[in-house]
Amino acid sequence: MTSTPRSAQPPAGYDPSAFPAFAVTVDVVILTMSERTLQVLLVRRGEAPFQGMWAIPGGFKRPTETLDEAALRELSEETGMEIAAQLTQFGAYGDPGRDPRMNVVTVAYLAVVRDVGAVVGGTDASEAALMPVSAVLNEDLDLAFDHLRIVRDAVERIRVELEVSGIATAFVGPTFTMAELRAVYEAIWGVQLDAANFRRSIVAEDGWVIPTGQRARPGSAGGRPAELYRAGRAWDHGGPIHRFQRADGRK
Amino acid sequence: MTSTPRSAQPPAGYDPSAFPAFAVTVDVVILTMSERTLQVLLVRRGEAPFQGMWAIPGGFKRPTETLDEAALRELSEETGMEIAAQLTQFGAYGDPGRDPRMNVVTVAYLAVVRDVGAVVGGTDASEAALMPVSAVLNEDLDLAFDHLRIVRDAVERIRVELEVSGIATAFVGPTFTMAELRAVYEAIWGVQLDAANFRRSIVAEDGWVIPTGQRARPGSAGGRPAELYRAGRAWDHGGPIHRFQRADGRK
DNA sequence: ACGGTAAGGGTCACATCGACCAGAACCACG
DNA sequence: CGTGGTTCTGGTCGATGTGACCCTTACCGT
Repeated sequence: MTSTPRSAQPPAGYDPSAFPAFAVTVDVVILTMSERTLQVLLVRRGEAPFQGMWAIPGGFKRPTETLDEAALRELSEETGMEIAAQLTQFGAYGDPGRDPRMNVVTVAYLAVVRDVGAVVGGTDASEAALMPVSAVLNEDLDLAFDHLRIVRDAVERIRVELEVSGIATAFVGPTFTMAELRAVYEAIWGVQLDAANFRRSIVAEDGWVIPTGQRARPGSAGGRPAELYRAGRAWDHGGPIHRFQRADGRK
Repeated sequence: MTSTPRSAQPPAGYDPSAFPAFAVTVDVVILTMSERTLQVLLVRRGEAPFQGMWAIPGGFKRPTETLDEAALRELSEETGMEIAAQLTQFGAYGDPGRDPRMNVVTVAYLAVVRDVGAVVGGTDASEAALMPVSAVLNEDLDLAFDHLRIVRDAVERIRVELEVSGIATAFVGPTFTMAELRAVYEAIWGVQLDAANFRRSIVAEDGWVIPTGQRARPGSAGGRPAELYRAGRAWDHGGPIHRFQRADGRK
């Protein structure tokens, strides 16, 4: 912060060049659900360093924009989405040497979008693709810079966010079934939730979801048609679904 | 970050000076409990801008250190504490114009310490003091830069952290009574907790606190002497004390 | 000795949660 | 057209945890 530079030698008149200069970038971890799996949007780097490797999208912050605006710009450049939807800052990374070229501090954002499948590739030359988060965490593919760590932190964040906020609805469409919403929790937490109990918990918290009165067509496997809901007001304090079962060692 | 600078004109050879330079600082919101009240450590600025105003301590990040190291350095410069104790990053701030001199992005850390009262002033020339957090939030005193916002975010963070981690023990001494620990929760959340139920919840989660077998001397008001505990292993997932009473409108 | 005060421990009603079961509503076969 | 399979919805029940309240214990001051 710009607060008192204590231990300052001869401050007096401010000489910005007297302080170490950094490049500041904004990186966005874009998460989405595809095929019942949590996926992350990656781009293939066109230039050195780490040329040809996968990385999360990002870019330099401009002096005239806020960090949030920079993140939103990156998101829309990459996916074409304008909606501010879910875009939350979750960390800053500035280890020395994390960028071999210069001193770079990056501020990382987490974006939750629904189905960017079609949008991917709408960007310019660079190659972009959705990758299963599990592949990244298992290090089946290497990411540029310290992006593995950033994705790891993002995933940990979304796991917590899922419990304390209503972010789950950002993964699904404007209308959705209970099964779709439940799949979000199951995929991100890696658990199995009882359909009946899940449903009860969700509808009990009134205002969370709003029944539309319509029904979804069952899949080819058959089954009773599910009711369609749309997201209610944002979840503020504490969602109704909890991560850890009480089946643990709590006395 | 530092990922593909898309929309790059003629990248090819990297020219760092082609990208906007920022100063990067680290600010630390140092919280402590004093007189049953949550307090924040502030320093009075010696130079322009905002000369004479209160601010949270901070300073420029050096290219050779990580952000965490810079925060730890600032903390120890200010309080003399070496312990990494509780020092967590919680946000980055980079609005244009937040520092009138130049483009500055700051990374904010939250530190929880116990009783820095004596230490304050051990630093160099600058004036430092503990202020009640409520005074800052009520804007009874103005803070430099966007430090009001930063403190606000820090307080919101500590409120959440208190519920999901074992950070409460960082506020109290190496040994403490249940009443002291309970006072932390009550001050930070602004609630009243039942002493008996609180005690049960804490000791039920085994490993959270460890009885020392010793007893504290009662205050001058009398009363049964309280047992002394020390902190157990760090709380990992979900503390035993919850913020909102179920007495709300949950159907 | 006695009242005041605070900590520790018990009890009980009640809400919640997870496991399980049953019915409803659809599909795909034969 | 009927039958079995599948999925969603709703019900029940026992276990568990929580909050409110009371009582006992153990110290202080006078």
